[in-house]
Amino acid sequence: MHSQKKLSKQLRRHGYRLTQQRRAILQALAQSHEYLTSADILDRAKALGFDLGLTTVYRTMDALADLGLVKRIHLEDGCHRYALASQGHRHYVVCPDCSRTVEFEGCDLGFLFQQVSQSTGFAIQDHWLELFGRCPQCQGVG
Amino acid sequence: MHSQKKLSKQLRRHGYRLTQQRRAILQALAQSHEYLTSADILDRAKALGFDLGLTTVYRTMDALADLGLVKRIHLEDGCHRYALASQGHRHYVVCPDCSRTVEFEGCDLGFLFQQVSQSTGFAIQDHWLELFGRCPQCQGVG
DNA sequence: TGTTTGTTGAAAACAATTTTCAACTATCAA
DNA sequence: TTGATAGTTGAAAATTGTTTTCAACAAACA
Ligand SMILES: [Mn+2]
Ligand SMILES: [Mn+2]
Ligand SMILES: [Zn+2]
Ligand SMILES: [Zn+2]
Repeated sequence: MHSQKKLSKQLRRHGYRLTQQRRAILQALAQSHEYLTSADILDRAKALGFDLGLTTVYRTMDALADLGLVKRIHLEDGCHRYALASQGHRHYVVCPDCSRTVEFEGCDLGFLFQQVSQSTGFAIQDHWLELFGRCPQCQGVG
Repeated sequence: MHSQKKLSKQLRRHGYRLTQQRRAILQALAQSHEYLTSADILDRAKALGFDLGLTTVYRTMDALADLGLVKRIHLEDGCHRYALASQGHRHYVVCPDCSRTVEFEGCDLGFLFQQVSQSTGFAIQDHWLELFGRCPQCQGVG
């Protein structure tokens, strides 16, 4: 888990200014272990006593995603959620009922990429792997 | 490749009426081997001499996707493209520059699903695996 | 403490998709 | 063949997530 201080330094290192709004967003993200929509992040940052707008949340999430400091997940309806990125390469299981999201690792697709690259001629640059399934709570098991 | 007749039967079998508009859409899809947006499908169906609206394309693609007769791919910006579903389980490589899409198979994630299911408690129902990379044409190799 | 230049946010614009609802038509029973 | 029935259509309006605009603002740095 990145500390807020480290994240701030990363922003500065890449030429971004450290504004009140960005502090607010980092603080809101740091306090939540769930994946949040931009609107969620706005709400939480405001609840923390900061004043900022939704536009700024979008812009900041773009910046943080570009730097790899947050992970963005893609939902069925096309909208996004974000959480601070943890170490290493991870993927996600998303509950279609409640959007609860859990990370997993240990997925090595390197061989697949090479194979696809060879058979299609496409120069593989990126990938999405997301699993969907009902979480324990929504199964009534939790 | 499903023939248009088979697709029509599938629709009827599931209680859908076989309208001119749906015929138009099936015909447009059958003629293209690319993944098309809803607007693309509308254009092609019209070019075939039919008259229909975009709303109907959306509704029809929903129905066809529910029946598994078309595959829907998810693009970075949240919009979708469709093509008639081919046999078996396939995934896609999408060119971020021109959206050209190629299928590939031979990716077995069953083991991964089981592992994730066990470690997270989520009941895996579905997954997205999409690779992104520049196509031969966009690489200037083509 | 000024100057520079990145940043902000309200409001408007966008784009894909969905909803509304009255007119229409495929289907089927008679 | 012909109604009756219930699914289907589409223009227009509404929604929704997100981006753009642009003038006011505020970090950062000398
Ligand atoms: Mn991976
Ligand atoms: Mn999608
Ligand atoms: Zn759930
Ligand atoms: Zn391309």
